[in-house]
Amino acid sequence: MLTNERHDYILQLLDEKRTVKLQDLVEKTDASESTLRRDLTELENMGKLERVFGGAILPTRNLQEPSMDDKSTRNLKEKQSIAEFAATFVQEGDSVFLDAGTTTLQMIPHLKDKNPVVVTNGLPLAVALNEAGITTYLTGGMLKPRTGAFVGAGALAALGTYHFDICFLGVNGVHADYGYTTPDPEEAAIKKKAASHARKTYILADHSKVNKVSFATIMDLQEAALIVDGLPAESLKELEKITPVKVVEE
Amino acid sequence: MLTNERHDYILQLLDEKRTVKLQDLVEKTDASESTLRRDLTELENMGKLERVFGGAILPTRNLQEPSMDDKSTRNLKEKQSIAEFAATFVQEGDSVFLDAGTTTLQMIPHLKDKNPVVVTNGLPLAVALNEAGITTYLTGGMLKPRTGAFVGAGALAALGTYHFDICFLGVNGVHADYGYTTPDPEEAAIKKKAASHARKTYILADHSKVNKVSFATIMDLQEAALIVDGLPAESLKELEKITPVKVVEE
DNA sequence: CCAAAATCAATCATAATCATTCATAAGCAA
DNA sequence: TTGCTTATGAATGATTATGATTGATTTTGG
Repeated sequence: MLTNERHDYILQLLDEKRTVKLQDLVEKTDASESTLRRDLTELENMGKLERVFGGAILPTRNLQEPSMDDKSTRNLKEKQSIAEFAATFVQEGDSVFLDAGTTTLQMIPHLKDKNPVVVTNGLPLAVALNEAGITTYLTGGMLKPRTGAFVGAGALAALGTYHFDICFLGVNGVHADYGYTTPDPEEAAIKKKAASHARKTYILADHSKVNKVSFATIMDLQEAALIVDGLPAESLKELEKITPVKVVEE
Repeated sequence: MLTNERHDYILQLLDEKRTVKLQDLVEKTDASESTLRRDLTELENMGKLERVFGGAILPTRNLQEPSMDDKSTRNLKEKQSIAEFAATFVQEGDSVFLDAGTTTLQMIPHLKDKNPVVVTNGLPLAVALNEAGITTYLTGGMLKPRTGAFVGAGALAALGTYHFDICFLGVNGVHADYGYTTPDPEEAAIKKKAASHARKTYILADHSKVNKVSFATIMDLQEAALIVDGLPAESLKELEKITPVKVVEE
């Protein structure tokens, strides 16, 4: 198992359980205690978790709030510029689908003056849309703890009753060989269904997600275009073989 | 069990029951008395609880949470006691519908230890349920900006797919002659449909809403029982002619 | 008020976890 | 291949958490 894979696995487990024990990780991965200790130390330095005796817990800061440490702030800036760029594709009065996720959340301030009708499956997005005075529909369904995304049969059924002019999705990874990936199969189903009901679909990803491989569900999203920020030219070329790519203007 | 998990567990238990016994903790966790004593000492030093002989209690300052705007704090005390009383009707593992509204919102802390599955059409309720770690479903539909309630065809259709053991609704007025009233016809439709899919329905109203007449939609909710706080005896008698009434125990 | 029972603080030995070091294995460029 | 870097796993002594024991303190029930 690759270092990055382990890191993703640890963070995913942490996201679900709020706390992980080192010994559990030793059992579930094939890595040694030393290696996993190093992983935890690194992830702590990145601010992704907080080590405690015997394992690690989610950092104390609020999950909803954008994080304040250096690295995440930099990510946030990128997400914001991607989101702002993505919003320029929305026309006056469009019906829009916004996937649950932090990047799509950042689009909301830039949608206000376009009088859109927005459908989302994200709880924090519904709150933000409501505050922004935008006409909001929510899919409903089962609420996934922590991520605040609605999934399951209810959400899928609700999606079937809508049709979108434009659809924005977040992903966990984009790879020239494997395509789009996202960790949760249920969220993947939502994304796929939303895309199938849209005239045009855009995938939002910052460069840290490009060519990243991890445990994830692969999504088939043929018609979609990718929106990314600055990329090495070679990565860009490879990606363009599988999908149209829009790069954020600086 | 990690130290942090125990601490969280203790605080959670304390939040629910307002008081914990050391011996109960010894039984429920696998930790020794010594360890749990140390936990309590630490948590006390952090100001999270107050030790007493045999266990611990909530610190005195936590008893009254500050919160919210004027409207939602109006009659807050009454709403809280009504909500707490209403929650006693919920059984372990029940499927529960919670109407959008400030009174039903107050029920959420009292539902935690009953492991319910909760369906709601209220955006603030979904947020609170999520934070409380309760399994949550949301109807979805169109979001009404002012109230944070989901209404319309989408919400009604989603409601049709659920069935509830117990259903709690808020109303705008209760009148011995006119029955239940609520200002918005769309919300009235939601309430009616939810009630029709429940084995048992309770209407929550504080005394300020009794015998109030206003421009409103009259709802026919034959099977429902009314939960109110202190009332003049004559009002109570009149109401009992049209519906079963439960009065909050002081 | 007294005595029994329960709870408590303090101490100590043990077990678990930790940081550090070092040697080996794996990846990679020349 | 060789030489270099990086990732890994095992071993070490240090640190921390834990559980049992002790005698002191508080509550309880006459």
